[in-house]
Amino acid sequence: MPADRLLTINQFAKFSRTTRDTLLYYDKIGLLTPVSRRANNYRCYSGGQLAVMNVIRTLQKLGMTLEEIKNLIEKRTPASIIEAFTQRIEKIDSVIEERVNARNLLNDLRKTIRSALDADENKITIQHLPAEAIVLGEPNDYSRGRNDYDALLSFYRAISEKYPKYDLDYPVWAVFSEERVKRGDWRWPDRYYFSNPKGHDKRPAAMYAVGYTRGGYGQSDDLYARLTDHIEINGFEICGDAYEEYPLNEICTIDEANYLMRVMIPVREIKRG
Amino acid sequence: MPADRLLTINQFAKFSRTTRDTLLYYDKIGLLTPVSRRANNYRCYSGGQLAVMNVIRTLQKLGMTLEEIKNLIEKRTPASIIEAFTQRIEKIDSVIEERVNARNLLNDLRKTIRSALDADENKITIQHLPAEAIVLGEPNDYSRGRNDYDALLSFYRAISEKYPKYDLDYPVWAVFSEERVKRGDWRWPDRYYFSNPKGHDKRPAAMYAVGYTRGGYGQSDDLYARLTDHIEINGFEICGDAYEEYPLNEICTIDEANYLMRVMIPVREIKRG
DNA sequence: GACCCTCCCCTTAGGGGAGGGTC
DNA sequence: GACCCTCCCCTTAGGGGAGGGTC
Repeated sequence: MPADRLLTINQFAKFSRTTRDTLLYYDKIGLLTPVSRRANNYRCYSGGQLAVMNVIRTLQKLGMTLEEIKNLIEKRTPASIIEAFTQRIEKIDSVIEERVNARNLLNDLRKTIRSALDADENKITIQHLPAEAIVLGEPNDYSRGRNDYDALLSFYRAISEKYPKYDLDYPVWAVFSEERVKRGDWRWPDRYYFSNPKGHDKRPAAMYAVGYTRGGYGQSDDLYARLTDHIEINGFEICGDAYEEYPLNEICTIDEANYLMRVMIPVREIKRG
Repeated sequence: MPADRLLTINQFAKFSRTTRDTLLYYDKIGLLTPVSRRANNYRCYSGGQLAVMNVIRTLQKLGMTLEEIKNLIEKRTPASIIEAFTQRIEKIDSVIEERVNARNLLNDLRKTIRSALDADENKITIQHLPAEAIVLGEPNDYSRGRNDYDALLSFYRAISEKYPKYDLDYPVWAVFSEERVKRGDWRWPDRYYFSNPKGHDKRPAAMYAVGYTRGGYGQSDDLYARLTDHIEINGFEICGDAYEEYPLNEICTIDEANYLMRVMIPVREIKRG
């Protein structure tokens, strides 16, 4: 960089590839004050200050606030800069991880919606489904006046303890125990779960009776009835917990009546003597 | 999710895992207005509004502003959400790329500073250096009153055209042509360059005379004199352009006098008949 | 006419009060 | 005493004027 000539604010802005407004602001907060003022009060910047602008821009690009930059450059030494950079790298790594998580969430949500649009809503099928990784909550506690709000809260709390880095913004689905499904009692779910490849639990690989219906959360009685009928008529019996998911839910649907629910009930053929 | 019961603002905040302040703000901007007010003017939220909070939180996590969210959820359909998510994924990808670039820049700057702290400043060595990828600018134009500020600006402009995605915040180094070095003329550099693995140009692999000195930009006369002396005394001759870098510069050093410059001049042994 | 100056208002997503009524 | 209400001020990094002097 060159010998010291004095530059006006607009010249300095041009050579440091920034704007006049930015320089006014930096002057105001004391981050970069012109070396002097002329008699007419015009700001005078020196060529050497271009280097300082370089530092500021670089540090800002690295994600520091102007406050941090101000504190850092006032006493910068090779050692302090190395330390600050090392901390920065850690912060950036966690930001990157966060963004990658958001990307995955977007992708998963999109995939779910797309699959729902392709679903044949009216047909009940019996098919083999592979195992799927899920994040499964503990059995819900409805004792002593606790309601499903509380159950959901407990679920969120437990998961964020068990999976400290887990992204809680996945939609919540419900499990109904084999015994409750057989009794025809689906007032409230037995457990909640997230459908997520990072989960340590599994929805087991098995034959499932799979059916769909439109309607809001909990409007599943009719579908369960149709499913159990279908299972019986075709010579199957229920042999495990039911999984209830909402591929179309509040994320993409305003009217509850248009939510799309999918229920999966594991079944096996009844051996005839 | 559960049947509709009315919740106070604090209850709703608890079940939707947010704060009362946030709800007040969402009400104010019309993003989420309570379903009703009691006679005493207290806000009443419905259970179904928990789902809306879920959507808002999810979309916000995906990097949308509240304004965008408001526009999106007012008319959300599976199709519009898929489209919005697809756009979001692209944006997130570019944010991730930006953060990865920042991380690389941090790492490279840190490495340079560390290497400088290990350098033996007083010794001139003749050693083989491997080729290094660089981003090399065009020859500088100093005609018609142009100065080194202008040259630097042209360099930045040319590089951002030639490498549209290149990160311009790397420090700028200088090349002095073989001919100028031999003449002992190092007023202004012939070209600028960035030291960066993504560059399409190269500092060639060769034997180099390498020396260091302390001092600000351009304070290199003494070092060049020492280098050319050393080259001659040891039976070598200059055979290419000189590369001048500042491993310790304004980024980590306040006082110009403490900048550390490294000059590399390619040499070959003089065959003695 | 182009350049410089000093106010002053505006933006995001809330957080943190103060001052006063309500369960 | 805990909960609710409505103002009002504050934060980042500048951008966009208005109104008035200067090269």
